[in-house]
Amino acid sequence: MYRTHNCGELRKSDIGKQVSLSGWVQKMRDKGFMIWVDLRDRYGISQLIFDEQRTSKDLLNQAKSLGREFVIQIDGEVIERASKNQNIPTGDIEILVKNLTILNSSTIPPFTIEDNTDGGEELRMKYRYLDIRREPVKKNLILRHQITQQVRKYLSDSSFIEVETPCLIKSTPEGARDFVVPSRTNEGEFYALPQSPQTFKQLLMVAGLDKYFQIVKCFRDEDLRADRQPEFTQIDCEMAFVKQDDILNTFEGLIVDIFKKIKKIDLNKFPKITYDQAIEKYGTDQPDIRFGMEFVELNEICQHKNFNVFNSAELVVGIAVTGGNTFTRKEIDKYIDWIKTPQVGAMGMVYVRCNDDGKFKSSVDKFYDQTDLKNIAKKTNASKGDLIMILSGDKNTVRSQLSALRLEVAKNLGLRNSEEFAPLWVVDFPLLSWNEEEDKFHAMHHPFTAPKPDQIELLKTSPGSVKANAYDLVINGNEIGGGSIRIHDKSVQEQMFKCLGFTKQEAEEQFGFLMNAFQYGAPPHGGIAFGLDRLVAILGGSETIRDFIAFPKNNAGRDVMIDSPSKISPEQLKELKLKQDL
RNA sequence: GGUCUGGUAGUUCAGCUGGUUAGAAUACAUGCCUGUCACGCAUGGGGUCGCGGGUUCGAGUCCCGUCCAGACCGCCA
Repeated sequence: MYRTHNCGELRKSDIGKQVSLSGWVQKMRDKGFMIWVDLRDRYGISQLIFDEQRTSKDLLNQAKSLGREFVIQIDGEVIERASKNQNIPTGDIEILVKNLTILNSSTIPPFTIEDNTDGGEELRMKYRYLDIRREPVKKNLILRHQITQQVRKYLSDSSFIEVETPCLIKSTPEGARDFVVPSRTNEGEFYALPQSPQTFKQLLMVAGLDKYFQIVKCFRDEDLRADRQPEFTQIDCEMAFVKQDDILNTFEGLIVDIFKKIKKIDLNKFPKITYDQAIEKYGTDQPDIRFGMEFVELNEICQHKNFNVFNSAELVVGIAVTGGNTFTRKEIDKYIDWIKTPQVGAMGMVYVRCNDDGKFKSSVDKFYDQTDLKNIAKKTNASKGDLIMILSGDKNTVRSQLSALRLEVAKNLGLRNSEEFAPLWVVDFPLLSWNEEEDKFHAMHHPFTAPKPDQIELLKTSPGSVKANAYDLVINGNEIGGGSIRIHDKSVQEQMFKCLGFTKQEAEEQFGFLMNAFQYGAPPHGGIAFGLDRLVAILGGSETIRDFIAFPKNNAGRDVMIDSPSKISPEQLKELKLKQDL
């Protein structure tokens, strides 16, 4: 028997027991007369002891030969420690070893297997199996497990059925770039990996399954970010005979349940704001509402003086930073430099200091007197000790710039606390967005999203202004989920494809199966999909999803551990009828 | 496709305005240590300064190119 107990469970009450433990050598402390070994497994650490008086010389020498990460099995007696360690659960006891078996030796690991490892990111990814031995990574994977289990339980209890949909499907031009897989049995043709099981789950609604979910891998061949991997996991859901509120209520319930069960946190009713409001107040459709600093439009107050920068701007917009007047000139200059970096791309920033004596000091005193500044302060709701930051320019550009600045300031002020959670629904997304480059409309969500019922006619006259029953769940400034009420009517779906620039033939070729299905009694339906990786990361207090994926890919989409992607043999290429140098 | 930051011992990093034999911590090895738990002490081994080119009497340091990594912009229906 390799073990009678794990390394985390022995306590004072077990003293006197003969036990067997197996695990990895975390650390050795060799005092000469005594050797302690910290034995680690998934469940914890137990201290082993070998000493001159109670241990045979051979066994002591055997213990001396151990090294870090050796896998060993021991038999021994649980004894009380002479000096206890309050920091670990097993700190009252230790195992006096009577028999030691080395199950496997280990070469010296490239980094220390400790909570605060000395290993850098790249090395940890290359030796991810060692990295996962570390408590913080292991803890993240366990958290992920708990959340998926809770999701399955909640949705199953709510009559949802988990159905698997295929991974080898059809490439379509809409949306993200597809990963493609050559078909050997169909020369010159390719499968695509799903960006999401969207059409399949809609077909399951036509099939009458009524409530579907799936925890499913999705694939998008786009560049990576800290919160984006080319393969990622969605909690994909769809329901029939529902309106928007039915979906929001159901899945708000799911999120509330997860926070309650996993984090022991009671979330309040999620606020709901429209897409337009989100853009106006926060400059983004995924606002972080853990803190204020809402946008205030200042055109009226600012555009009557001789300050041409503001006068010529489409939008003058500011935020009041509570307590921001403590920023030094140097700190403010740093923000100005920061917004001028290409990533943000602003030309400059105007600031107004709200001094404690009720006076104002701004970077544009030449153009604005105290009354003007007071009006700005009043409009932005700034009080003594605050700092108002103002940007101007083209509406869309300046909003995204100020949004970036708002987050940067909040981050530096410690307002983005990872243990605080502020979810909200953003609703009423536009159905379409205009793509300048391609000179055509794109679906904002996807081509199956239904326009609001009273706006179907608008689709013909003014498609750009049509709103959809589409919604996102945003937590702490991260898009955690999104969905919509779908089109279930063939003619509306045809109209939609037309708006997106599909010819009738193209629409038929690519999505004929769906429109065909809609002819056979498709029920009204809608759904939502959550990014599991992001959800887990947020609950784990991080925005880097890589830390919550067992074997993630690096910045360039490579798996540095198995070294993929990789070349394939000429034989494989030949078999697939793919030319090698093209 | 672009911007920024970084690449020096097994590892994490320091190395100033170019100037002697490239340092620290940690890890590793050996020895000592009668209760350690971030054990302590002593000694020791360990370097293609990412790679290629250039400037210079002299390059880890400056310049150009390139590769790799990370963050971000574009992209992500």
